[in-house]
Amino acid sequence: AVWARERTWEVTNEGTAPSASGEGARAESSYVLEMLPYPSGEPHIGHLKVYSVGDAIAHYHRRLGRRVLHPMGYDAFGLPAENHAIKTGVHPRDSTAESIASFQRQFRRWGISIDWSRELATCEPDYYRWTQWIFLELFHAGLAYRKEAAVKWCPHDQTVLANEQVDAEGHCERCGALVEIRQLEQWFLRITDYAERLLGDLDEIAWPEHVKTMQRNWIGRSEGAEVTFRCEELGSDYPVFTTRPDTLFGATFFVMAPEHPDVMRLAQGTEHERAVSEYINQALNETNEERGNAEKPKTGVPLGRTVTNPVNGEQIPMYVADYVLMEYGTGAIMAVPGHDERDYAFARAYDLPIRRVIEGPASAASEADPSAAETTEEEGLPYPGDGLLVNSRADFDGRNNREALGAIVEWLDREGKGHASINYRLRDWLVSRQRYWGCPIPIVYCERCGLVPVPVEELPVRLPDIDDYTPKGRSPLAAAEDWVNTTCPSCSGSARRETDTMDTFVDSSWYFLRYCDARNEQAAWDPAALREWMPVDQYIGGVEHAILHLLYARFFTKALADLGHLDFQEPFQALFTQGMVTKDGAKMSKSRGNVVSPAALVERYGADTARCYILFIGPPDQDADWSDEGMEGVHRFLSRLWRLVVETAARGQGASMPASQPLADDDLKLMRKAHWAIEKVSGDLRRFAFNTAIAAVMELLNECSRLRESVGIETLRFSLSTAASLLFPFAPHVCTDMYERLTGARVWEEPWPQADPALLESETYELVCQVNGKLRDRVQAAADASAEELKALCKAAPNVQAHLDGKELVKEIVVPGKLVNLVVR
RNA sequence: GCGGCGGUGGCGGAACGGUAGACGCGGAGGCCUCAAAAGCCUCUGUCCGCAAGGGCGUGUGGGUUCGACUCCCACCCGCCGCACCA
Repeated sequence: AVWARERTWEVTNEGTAPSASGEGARAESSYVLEMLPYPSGEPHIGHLKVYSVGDAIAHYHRRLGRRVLHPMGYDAFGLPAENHAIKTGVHPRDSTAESIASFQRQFRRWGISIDWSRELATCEPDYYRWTQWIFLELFHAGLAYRKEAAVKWCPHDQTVLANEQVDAEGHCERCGALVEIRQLEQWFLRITDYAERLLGDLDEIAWPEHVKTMQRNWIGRSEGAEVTFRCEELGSDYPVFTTRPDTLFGATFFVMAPEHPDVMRLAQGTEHERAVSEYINQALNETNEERGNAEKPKTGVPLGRTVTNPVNGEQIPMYVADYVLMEYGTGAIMAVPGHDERDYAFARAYDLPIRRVIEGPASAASEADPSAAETTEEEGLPYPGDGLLVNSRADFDGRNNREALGAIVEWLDREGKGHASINYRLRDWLVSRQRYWGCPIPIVYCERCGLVPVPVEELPVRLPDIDDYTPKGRSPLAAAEDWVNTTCPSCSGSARRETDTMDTFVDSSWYFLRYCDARNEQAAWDPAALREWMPVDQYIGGVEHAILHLLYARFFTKALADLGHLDFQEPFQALFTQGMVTKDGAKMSKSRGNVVSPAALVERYGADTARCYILFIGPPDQDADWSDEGMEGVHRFLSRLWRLVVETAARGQGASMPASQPLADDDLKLMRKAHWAIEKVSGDLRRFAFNTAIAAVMELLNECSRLRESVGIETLRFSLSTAASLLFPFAPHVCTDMYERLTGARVWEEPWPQADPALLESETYELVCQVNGKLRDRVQAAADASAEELKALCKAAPNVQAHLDGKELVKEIVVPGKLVNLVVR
């Protein structure tokens, strides 16, 4: 109630607002952000986990004296709300609003320290107005364009999907239906222009290595060459991309993807025309799942044409085969069966020549045994490894293939037959969706002017209300005639609106910018606001967004920076990815009936217990299995702490420290434990080790309990208030109460405790005594004892003597402060 | 196939190259109670031993080191991502 009334977690933009006090050192700022939730139903256990992690970090940063921006919003457009609408007739806006209300209630209940003044939902016109503005900025820069393409189409959701939304087996990420390929005109964003920078800048950010690796793999950069093969009969050139120009002399045939636009033209008039046509139809009707299987036998048909291998003038036959993919490279390949497994399999199946152009170990072996050489011409093939070039060209033969590779590309370049090239796996981002509940694309189609962007002053293009959400293969918006029919902004003639909406990933690709200046009605943001907060210092979310959201957001940031709207290149300086919470080893789901509801949990145990347990369960970046017993344990811990605090507070309140000087015995022992805990929790918070941080406070409580009768009231009060202070980022409510009972002060206004170095050390320690590396005894040693003294102590230890008996001492290792190891023979 | 991450008690998990198993759960015994719940106390890797103590123990096999859960090499298993990417 106090935090809500006093708006404790709100921060102002000092860069834009007239500064209140004028001078004075401005506190360091910190932007702590968790991925915004998709509001569907109620928050689940995964939400409890991210926001518990993020809130702990936000609190820690605040108490280190930083001004912390910690906002919240909702990724509110999207398919589930629309599918729900189709089923129930409830407007997506209503079901979404209901869900948002439920999220808001829970977040308040959990006590997450959110700056509510910056709250946003991506489905609000105040927000999507600027999503549309960004789209137009990209459009004007040539980064948003329309293109007809073979696209992924989900027959169930009746919409086009991004490559990223189709799983490895070719299923729709959302509904699981088998995806089809359709030729359609769609909107794309030119993310491929940024492939190199998206790859290179990964080195600049503090992200988990596995996330960077996933992005690198997704971008899929390959260095090689583009080489042109010419079909003389038709007079057309076919470039291919290859990472192995060193094997060009081993190319014995040429293969095109079934989708390649020239395939039918090539086969026309040949004896193979009919077979080619049948093969293409069959291939295109195959599902991705069937086609993508690398294990299945290679198939294909000849085109009845040849191309010229530019390096030796040889005429090599052309084929169409479905193992060549249209979406990678140029949709055509040179086939080198001697040094590529797939080409080899195809050559064996269709009895095509296989030529060795690199000496591998096997061929070297057959040289040693000349009798075998003749019969085993192909032995050791396909050979994908490195070696000396053979059967190539006089000036390349005998050279190492890797060393010659560059020379071959240079030679091709000089001859005008090819050039060095870099190819990426990344495709442009398909952003249009034939769905209702999304951000309208601000474009109109005019009979006279063609495609015309809606002027910025007319934004937002509002999403109209409709009655029928059922997908019919075109956007449901097309039925809203009043809305669709409009006038051309350019010629005022009649025009029709674009009826597709944007992929929801567009909405979430810039929300972190809007938080910095969420109430700005004149612009998406004031650059001064961004200068104050961006980039995000700590971003937190699930690994499931390792590729999609995180790549798109980086792309938007770079594109907007190029357009002069931002002056930084990366949105998220540091990233933390939290693991999943499972139940009995399985993902929680309604169908399994193993869902643990945060609301019920909080109802029963309170938010503090729920938050602490979810952090105590294990390292937060790893998956963790839910256990009701573990939860009880954390609840017992908080109860025990609270009871001891209440009992102690009843003996008087005060903020004073115990007299530091003649501390003795148990008082000193407990003070040391408290300062040890400060040091431990601070370090653990810096490395996201919340589980061990909470364990350290447990240890401190255990020590307080043990020594409660034998220490002074001030020592006990200090130790317990320290425990409350350290635990506050994880259990804010009970810690606030405890801290106030003990000290009368508000814990969130207190600076983070500092460990006293003097109390982190003691004058004696337990010296570990080893013989031959095995622990044999422990003795008390003075902190300042010399190496000689330590050796003597060790040798004097009774159990050490027993193991030294009658043996020759060959070496003595002394690690001051730790151990002595005596090596005997 | 390629890339990444992981493998430690009955369980979740701790351990800058230096006492393996912190902390919690579970279990055993005890105290309190008429009884229970709650709470409190002790023990709890494993084998031998009354004990003192000792042997064995961090997926497997080697190596480096006075000393390895930790570093290196080769494997096995599990999870995740990508995958006919030319």
